Amino acid sequence: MTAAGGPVRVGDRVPTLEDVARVAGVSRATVSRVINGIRNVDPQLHEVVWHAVGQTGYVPNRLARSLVTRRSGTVALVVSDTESHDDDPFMGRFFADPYFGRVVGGLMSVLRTAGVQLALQMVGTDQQRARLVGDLRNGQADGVVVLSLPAHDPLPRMLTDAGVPAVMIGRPAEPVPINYVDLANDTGAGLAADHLLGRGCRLIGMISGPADVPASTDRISGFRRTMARHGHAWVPLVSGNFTQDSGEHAMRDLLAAHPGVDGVFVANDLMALGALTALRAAGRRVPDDVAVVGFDDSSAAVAASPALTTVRHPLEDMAAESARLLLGHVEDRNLRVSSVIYEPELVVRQSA
Amino acid sequence: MTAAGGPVRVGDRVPTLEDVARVAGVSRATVSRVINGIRNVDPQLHEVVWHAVGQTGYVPNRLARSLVTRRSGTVALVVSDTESHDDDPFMGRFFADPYFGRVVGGLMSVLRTAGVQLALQMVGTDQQRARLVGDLRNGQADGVVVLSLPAHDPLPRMLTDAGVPAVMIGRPAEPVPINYVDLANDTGAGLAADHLLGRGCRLIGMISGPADVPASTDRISGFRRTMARHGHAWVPLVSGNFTQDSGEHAMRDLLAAHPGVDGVFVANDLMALGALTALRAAGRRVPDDVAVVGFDDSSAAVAASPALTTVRHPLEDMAAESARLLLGHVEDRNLRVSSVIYEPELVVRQSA
DNA sequence: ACCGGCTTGGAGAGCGCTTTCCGAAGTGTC
DNA sequence: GACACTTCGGAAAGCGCTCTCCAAGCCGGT
Repeated sequence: MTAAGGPVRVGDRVPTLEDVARVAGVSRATVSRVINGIRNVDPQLHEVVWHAVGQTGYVPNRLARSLVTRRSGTVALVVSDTESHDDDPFMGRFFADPYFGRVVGGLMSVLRTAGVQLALQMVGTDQQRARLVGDLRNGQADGVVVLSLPAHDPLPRMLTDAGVPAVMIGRPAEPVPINYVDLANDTGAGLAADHLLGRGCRLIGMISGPADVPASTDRISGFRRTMARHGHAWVPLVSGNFTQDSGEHAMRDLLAAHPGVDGVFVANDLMALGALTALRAAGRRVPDDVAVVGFDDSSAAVAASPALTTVRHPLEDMAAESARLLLGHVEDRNLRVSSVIYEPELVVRQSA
Repeated sequence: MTAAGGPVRVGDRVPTLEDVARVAGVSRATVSRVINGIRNVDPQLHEVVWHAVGQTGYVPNRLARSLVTRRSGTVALVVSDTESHDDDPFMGRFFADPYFGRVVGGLMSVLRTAGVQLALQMVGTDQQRARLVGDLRNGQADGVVVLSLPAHDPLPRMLTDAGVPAVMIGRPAEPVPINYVDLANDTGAGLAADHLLGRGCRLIGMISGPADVPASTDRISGFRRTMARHGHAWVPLVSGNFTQDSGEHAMRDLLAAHPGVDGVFVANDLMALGALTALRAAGRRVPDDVAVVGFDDSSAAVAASPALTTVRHPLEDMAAESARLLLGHVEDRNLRVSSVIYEPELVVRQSA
């Protein structure tokens, strides 16, 4: 044991466990035990070791630790890269979309307290997918949260086959035994339909998202089902791609095809914003001439004028739940596959 | 060399370099050389090895590799966690703010092509800071991009002292020899002042951000300077905290104190949105009664109605440049410290 | 005194990889 | 045909850590 005192330098190297052991006058094993809080260490030695840690400024090397423990203390967030061609028409939009940030915020709220890091991964090609799964099997991350994948992406199946703890946000397009957290999109769309019908709209259209993502198809089918139940066997539908521009275009098209439309359900708030712009340009007042209901209750909904009546999508909560679910499966590898479905609710503001 | 053929299983283990070597009938060293594209390997062996890689489904273990190469192929994105108390009043907002997403998008556009991963880190306490620097020194990440730090955060200095490659987005509040990429915030604010003055506004106010972040103070000083140069030695100023709500409040206050205000420069688009709401509530028409200029040119600017005249903040480009700068410094440790300043430009829309 | 059972700390193997060092071939020159 | 010189592949030493052994010490019971 060295005299209590100032910092101990070990050259310009980063101090290692070995250095701490030398300073404390014990073996590496003992230092390791102390650091990891394993019992069976004499309280006095315990103190000596911690003191040496302080003196040397030792920080455990996570890489080395992970190599042997097979635990990295990291989870990966995987986002799809398929739609991003060359210089990023899609990607820029995807990250800037509040969707991404809300998910990250929700995940971090849980991971942070668990001392787990988040690593961002973009996956597009088969090679990248194989690489990702390989990295995961190698223990680079303890688990993975999968976000926003195109419909027939083989990744979910690959992950389950590899036995990697995984959770999807939004259900997989094809039935795969994978954990997921989702919103009852169909119910939410039904809420919108009910509200529009309830306020007396006669000709109600819908602006949907792309046809190949489950969240989008569920909103379509839920909307249609409820409309049909109220005698509207058919509803005018135009599809966009969840961007503001596409919403504006879609609304213009809808207006052109059905000038008498007096209510519209738009499958997300961003497109609803675009729809609002198109309606204003066409001289229609909202909600007097045309009532508009959005989806997501994102920050855009309150920013809009008139403020959007919309379906609340508790994305942060869902992301947080995904993180918890994932952490559970990391802890206990043979927990059974489960899914959590959130119920949406209608937030009535001014647009409908 | 085994016969050409199907996959080779190695039990339920993940295949290692050793397995590949055995299958290929060579030594680990040779496989390593082939994988890493080091010359001096007989082309024929080369082929045999790659074939074995394919058969075994081998994916190099990055952890093990990093441990010896001292290169992780990862950069960390550090965001401040100081303002987040318990259950996240701040954090949720921060991540949902387009600012965060735009930065991530910009970073990824560069990192992705370089095959570098991004790991998210939140830092609030001294302990977390020390841990982060330690992890970095241990080679957990090759470098770090620092985002949105409170004014007197010691992190920048700690990073330079530790000799860790680092780039800040937004200049440090105190002079620290650290790389950074920033926007000429003062010039941008001057642009806004010029525009407002140019369209004939007589009583021009400003809604600023918090007083302790450089981006905010620079906008204030730039605005004041230009106003003073045109004979307005003093301008009414109310501060917010960059959120939509705070902008609404600030605008109300400004209106109450100076009912005759006919122009206002708001230090970011989100607050400008709030200001628009307050103005509408007060019965003022924009831009006829009050002209509004925002800052950022975020998606909120086009979403607003009337669409915001604003100062373009090329955040994606800046983030991409940060990534490039960082990668350069990772490559060559003794590149000299440098900074890149982007020039903003005014985007004229309807609000002014 | 002796022995079984307990606690405690050290020695050392090994996680999967890179890389230095060397010896064994292959190539050219006089 | 002997020599230096080059090219190539293998053996083995680590990178920093954890964790399984195992030995040493200590207790009370006989």
